[in-house]
Amino acid sequence: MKIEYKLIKNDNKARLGKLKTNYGEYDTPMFMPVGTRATVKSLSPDELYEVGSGIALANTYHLWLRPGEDTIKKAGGLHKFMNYKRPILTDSGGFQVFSLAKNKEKDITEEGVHFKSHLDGSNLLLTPEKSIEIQNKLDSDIAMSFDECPPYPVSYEYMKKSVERTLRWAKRGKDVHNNPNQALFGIVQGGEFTDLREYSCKETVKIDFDGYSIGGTSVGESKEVMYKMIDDGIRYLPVDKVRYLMGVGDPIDILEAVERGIDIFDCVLPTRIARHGQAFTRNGKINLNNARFKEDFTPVEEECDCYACRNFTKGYIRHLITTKETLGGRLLSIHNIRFLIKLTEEIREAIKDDIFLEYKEQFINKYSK
RNA sequence: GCGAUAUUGGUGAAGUGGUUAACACGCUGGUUUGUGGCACCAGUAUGCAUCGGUUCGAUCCCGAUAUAUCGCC
Repeated sequence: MKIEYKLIKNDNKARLGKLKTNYGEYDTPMFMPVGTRATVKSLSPDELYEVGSGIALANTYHLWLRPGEDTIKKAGGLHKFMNYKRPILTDSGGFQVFSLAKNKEKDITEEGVHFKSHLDGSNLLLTPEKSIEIQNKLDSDIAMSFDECPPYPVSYEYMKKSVERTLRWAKRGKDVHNNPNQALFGIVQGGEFTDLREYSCKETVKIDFDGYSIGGTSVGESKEVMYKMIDDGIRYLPVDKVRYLMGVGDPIDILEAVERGIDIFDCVLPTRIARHGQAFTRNGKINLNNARFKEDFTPVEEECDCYACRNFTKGYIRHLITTKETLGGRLLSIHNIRFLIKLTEEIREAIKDDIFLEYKEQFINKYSK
């Protein structure tokens, strides 16, 4: 089986849904933690289950370089390799086009993208076919199309060419995709240009994927532009397929995106800021490095049910962070992932009760106070 | 008691007779959105042991004092 999305109900545009996968059923909206190198940094699979993680991400580019897709295939696939017993989505390496291919004109060609390996500087070429082939071998549950994620801003002319090329890449990827247990998602691009988003979306849907993502957001544009990018693409997506907003995980952005009809999210934010000493709370983000927490012997959040909040104080976690002890980032990662997953749980309840907008307003009021 | 050397921020220190005293760490904030790297950015000594002197101008030169270290009686 691939993947099945069932829309349970709407609350305005917000959607409550169910996603059937090879590894169980999950409710949406859902937040997916990012485990680029086949591990959500510092957390064990058991800890992920405990915070309520469903689908987890891994990255094609990184696993291609190390340990190599053939090694993972020999290990029995990504699930066995990393011992994660829930669904896995692999990103295509498309985002690395954005971060690694510095000279867009030269490095991005019709054939694919030329990278310099961040490990040894060797010249590499990742193509749509190669990306899908690697993902087929990794045996993730969801593979992503290989796309170009252009920075912001770029000219209309550049974006138009990029969108068209990404569409050709999407077709090429789909043509070689041959893992019957793996879903393949298409990615809508188009930057902030309404007509290009519409074009990208309609053409991507024509190719017919198992799910669709909105890509190219959160690359430097303002919040208003980002929300418009979502609106501009999502209206042309089929209601019976899951909708994934790539790379977004700020709590307020999640709420804004759910309001616009997004079902799933992924983001490095909870784990990255955790390693830098920061924690999400209902009252906004806090920085445990701040001196005011030195002798604060209360949990990060009194009402949070995560392992970190049930067992440790801000003063202790601050001590771990300032002394660069690894447990500090680990505890905050557990908390931050739990925070976003709990947020999606509450969002689902709110949609169920037709009070999503009230819930959103109340959350944001408290969070941004 | 005599002599030598030293004294620069919270710490380790660089430095120069002439605008805002380098750098590092620490400290205080901030940033982070499909993780190249896990880090990045900003602020942080109105003062160079103290008191005098020379000089247009002294953290830098001179003297005294204090403290520290080393050596000698």
